[in-house]
Amino acid sequence: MRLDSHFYQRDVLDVAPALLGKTLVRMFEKGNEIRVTITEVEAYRGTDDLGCHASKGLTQRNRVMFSHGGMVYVYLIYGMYWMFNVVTSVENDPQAVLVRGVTGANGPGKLTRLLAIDKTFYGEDLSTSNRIWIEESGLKPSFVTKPRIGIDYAGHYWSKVPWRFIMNS
DNA sequence: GGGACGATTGAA
DNA sequence: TCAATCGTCCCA
Repeated sequence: MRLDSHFYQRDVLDVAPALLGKTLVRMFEKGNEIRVTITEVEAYRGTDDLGCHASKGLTQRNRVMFSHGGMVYVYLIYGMYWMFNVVTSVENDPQAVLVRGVTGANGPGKLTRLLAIDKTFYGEDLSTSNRIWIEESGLKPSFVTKPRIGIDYAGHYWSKVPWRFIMNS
């Protein structure tokens, strides 16, 4: 069963670990689909979080983070990789979950390539989209937490907050 | 208008 | 350890 908008409209620190074990579905034309399990995520939480894009205020790139939970935030990194994020919380509380790993693809750049996710998914609504959504799986996996990756610039505190959630396999 | 850099990856 | 590769952001 598809997760509805209420699932996403909670604090990112609740939604991020809750996404572990859920099924990410990518539907293509002709009815072909790819179904994977989310195995690793990171939480980015509001304007105070110096690792979060929203810490620089509202910009053209991050504006969807200021929308309500359930929207897709996609952006290009290093000129060649699309990052897939799920917006959480309510309007004007910019939070998002970066999906870093799924079954069959470890790494945020690799999973978007596997699932053919690009800039055209920016602003897509996971509760209504006919080409991407997330489903309940019944799994309640245990997990470990670690500091987030690749944000050393965020300073001693924010670069070490254990907001990376990794499912135990 | 220009320059520095990034929530990465894969090869050397 | 390091190059690939380009949109975004910040300063002028």
